Amino acid sequence: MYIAVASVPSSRGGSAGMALQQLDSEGRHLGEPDVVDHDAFAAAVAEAEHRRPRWVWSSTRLWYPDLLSAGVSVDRCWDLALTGNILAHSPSCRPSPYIESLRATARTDDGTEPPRLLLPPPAAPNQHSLFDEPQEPVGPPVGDVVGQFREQLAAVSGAEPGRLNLLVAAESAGSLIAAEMEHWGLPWRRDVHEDLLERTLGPRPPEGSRPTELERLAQELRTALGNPALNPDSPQEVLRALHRAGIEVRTTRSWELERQAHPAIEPLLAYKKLSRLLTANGWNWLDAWVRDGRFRPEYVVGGVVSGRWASRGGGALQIPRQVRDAVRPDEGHVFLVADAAQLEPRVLAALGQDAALAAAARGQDLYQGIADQGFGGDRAQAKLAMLGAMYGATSGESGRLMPQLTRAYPRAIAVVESAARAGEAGGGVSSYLGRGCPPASEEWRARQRTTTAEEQRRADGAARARGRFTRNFVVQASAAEWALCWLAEIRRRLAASSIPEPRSRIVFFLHDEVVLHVPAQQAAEAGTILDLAARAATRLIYGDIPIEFSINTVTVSSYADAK
DNA sequence: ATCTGCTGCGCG
DNA sequence: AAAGCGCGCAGCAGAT
Repeated sequence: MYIAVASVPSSRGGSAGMALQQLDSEGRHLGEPDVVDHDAFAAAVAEAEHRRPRWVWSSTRLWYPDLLSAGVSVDRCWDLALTGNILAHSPSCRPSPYIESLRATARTDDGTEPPRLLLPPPAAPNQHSLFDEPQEPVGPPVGDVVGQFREQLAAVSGAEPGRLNLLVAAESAGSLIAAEMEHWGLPWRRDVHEDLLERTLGPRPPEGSRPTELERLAQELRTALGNPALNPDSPQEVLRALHRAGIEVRTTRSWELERQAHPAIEPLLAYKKLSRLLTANGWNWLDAWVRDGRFRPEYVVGGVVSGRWASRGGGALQIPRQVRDAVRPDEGHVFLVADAAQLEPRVLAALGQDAALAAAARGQDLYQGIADQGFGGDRAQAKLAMLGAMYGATSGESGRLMPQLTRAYPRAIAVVESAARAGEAGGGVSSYLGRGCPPASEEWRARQRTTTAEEQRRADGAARARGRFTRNFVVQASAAEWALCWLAEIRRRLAASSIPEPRSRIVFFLHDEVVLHVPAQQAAEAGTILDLAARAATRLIYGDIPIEFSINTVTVSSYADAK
């Protein structure tokens, strides 16, 4: 059973209340909608939730945060905006005028994206003005919500059973989890973080001046280069100064500097390292993003074309290892940090139904398995070759190892090779469950139709670039959907097992890694859930296949202690 | 003063 | 040793 929710427009243009419309499994009305006041909405949802409906709404981002603030959570939903986004690119859904209209406004691979269907402009996080009225969600009216829902149901039902509908369910579950993670926040110890900053940078300086340690390194660098006026924050200046000192580098990238032998290199590298800490995760970052012991970024479900999550604000998906020690559980709790070991190559084995690669994955360490089967036991080589195959490496050691890999795993390699060929020819590819990649942009197509030699060279370059994109897309997108199903299964099992407060919660998700915040005495149970959820995800997606997706889980009292 | 693009580096 | 995929963000540099 479904319940569609929408705001009831008022004559003044705002919202006069909320409508709850029950629907049957085909999206047909079951009776008249309940219309409730804003104040009564959360209670009405909580009441209806006892019947375990699947909530249908324009977007979880619009509706769910207020419910969570009112202490109401829901089990399942259908997020029309996210689903529309998937359907706009999916080759496996049943075509219709509605789908055509979605496609017409969908993004292409040049990165342009029209305003998202149904979504209000995103509010800047942490910038709620004191003058803002509290905003009621004002999405499309209930008729539109039900209408779009029926269109989406029809489009999904045309696909191979158990694929696109699973993807849609997982994406919507992901939207609930993202909202819950934002609501709950990631536990973050300001005092620990500040200690770390002071130990490495010195005391917090006044705005606009360098911390003492950074200033000391800057002076050391100026001395070593004989350039007392050098601004170490300017790559151009630094590059010129290095050249004058006889250090021949093309850029000031750290890996290039590391190969040079000169007294200026060490302070420069140290300066860059500390400067990065200061600007990306220094005191200003703490002020902006950590409040009441929680880091609250915004997660953007489906924000990456491959279906991975993106984030907005605070660099949530790039928390440096350097500061992870500030991530500490509440009193009486621990973190369970779990990651899917070598997720992408395992997914590739599944995509290609490659028994040899599956056999290599049988142990714990897939790369070691590959190494033992065909790379003379050299794990580093095996890993390099595999990554090269998935990313489209053409040169270097990685490129050289490719033929060896192709001989060992022809079926798996054929998957990425044919994806690359399709992309180079301007075609599209899709994940196992049916998430399609964006089509080639009009600009890209125009470039392919060129004639002059110089233009042809650039067209070929663009074609190869798109080939690398589609090559990687099939793996990355299929891995992302596995991770999403895993996450959804974890949430479901945590909810089902839940002993009274305090509950175990999902507090962080990073592509192939999940962090649970767990009351210490429930750690063992939560660990079991992580494993069972992984098995369930594999089975949901691929059915009964002889490929293992192994989970590495550690129980820690600081995020820094994971890995 | 505000924008856009580039560089560099963090994460997977 | 330093290419091949996907992101976000800060600060500089140059343009408006």
